[in-house]
Amino acid sequence: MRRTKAEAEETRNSIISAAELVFFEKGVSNATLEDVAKAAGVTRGAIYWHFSNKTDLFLELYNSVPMPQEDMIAREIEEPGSDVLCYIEKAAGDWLDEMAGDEHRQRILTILLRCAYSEDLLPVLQRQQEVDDRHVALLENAFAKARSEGYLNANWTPQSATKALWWMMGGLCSDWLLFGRRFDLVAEGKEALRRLFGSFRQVAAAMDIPAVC
Amino acid sequence: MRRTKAEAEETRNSIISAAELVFFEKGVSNATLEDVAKAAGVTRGAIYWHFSNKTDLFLELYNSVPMPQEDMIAREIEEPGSDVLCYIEKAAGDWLDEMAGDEHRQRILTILLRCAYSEDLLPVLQRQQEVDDRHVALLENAFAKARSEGYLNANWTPQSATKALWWMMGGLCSDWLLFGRRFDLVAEGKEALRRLFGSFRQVAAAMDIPAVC
DNA sequence: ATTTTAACATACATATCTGTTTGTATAATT
DNA sequence: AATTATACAAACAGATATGTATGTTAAAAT
Repeated sequence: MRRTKAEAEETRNSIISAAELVFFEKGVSNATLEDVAKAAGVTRGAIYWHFSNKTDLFLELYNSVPMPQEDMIAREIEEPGSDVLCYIEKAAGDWLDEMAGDEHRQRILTILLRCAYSEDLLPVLQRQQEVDDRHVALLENAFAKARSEGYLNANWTPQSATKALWWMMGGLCSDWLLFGRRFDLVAEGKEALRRLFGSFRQVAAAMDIPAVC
Repeated sequence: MRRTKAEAEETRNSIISAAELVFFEKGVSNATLEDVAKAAGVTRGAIYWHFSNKTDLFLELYNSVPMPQEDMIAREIEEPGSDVLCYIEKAAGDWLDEMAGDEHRQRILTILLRCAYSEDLLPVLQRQQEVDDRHVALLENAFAKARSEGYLNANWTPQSATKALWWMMGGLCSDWLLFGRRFDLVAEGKEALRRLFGSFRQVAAAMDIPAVC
């Protein structure tokens, strides 16, 4: 029974939504298109009409999620004068807020973290990696500005601060996403951020770090 | 053709070794037992003789890898008097050394990070999580001792220092393992550790961290 | 020296999952 | 109003993975 164009778009969206849930629950490679179809209340015929195969569906699912505004940090680097570290910390905190509030992004990131990289969905992972690389580059620029304006203390370089922040955020989110969200992401995350940025800012009494203990 | 007991043990081990490689390359759920058998130079018959199914094989693979000596930190907490933070930092650095040098553990951890948690291999993930929890508890004890002996500065609590270290190590290793080992884990990891522990030790000039910027 | 049994290889039966094809009802087009 | 193309459902065919059953050989056991 032929549907109107709007209705067809609806079923397409419902398929994508169902795929998100099913992929999240069973993993991409364990999930079958029959599972997705059942969850969407259609048959596999509908899926094959709108998408060419499972990989394509996964790609479209990935594309359907509006990914974080990367220019947030970029814009705030332009902002002249005021303490850049505060902006970076705020940006990181905002990221946590968004993550905690957006179940779609939680599921998508969980799926991406868990999915074994088979060759077919390699483009997705590569794209994700490019996004990450741009983020890191932006952070380094921001920290470099902080350094040049005297906000970053001598114990840290822009690169090392970037990595420390990046890895802490990554570990934090992985821990939260992969292990059943057992703690308050925003509260604990922001506390960790406050302490880490405290050590970025803090004027050291003893400037030199001993290489060995 | 019936083999001697030692030979049978050999083929069992070769199956496990092959499974490690195949699971690592294709992901657990994408890998077929035929793949594993071919990689091990046997038929599926041998696999079904030694293991009951793929999940069991994966579990035995996980068990076959001697997991890190957890008591390392524990023992070093007992060591009285000297700077506990140095011991923790050294323990973390040693962990990185071992990880970088042990390809088995690299593959196992990569597999664990990537495998979608289907119900059957949930016991493995739970056990891994228990190991993690014990590690965290040990770290907290160690940092508490550091705090009580005056080595941990006022900006950090034992809990927050534990989490910062834990998440940084987790993010570091995930980044390295999942994204093709694009950097020098030991060098960059230890540098990050040195800076982070520097901020643990560092006597703050301004003791209070501003809540808002 | 037989017999038994362990350690597999081989063959088979079954169950999915996939991709395609065909059918069909209805919206859109003319 | 008749035709056409769309948006699917249903049926089909092929491949693939799994688990089991059976066969086979040589090591142990008797």
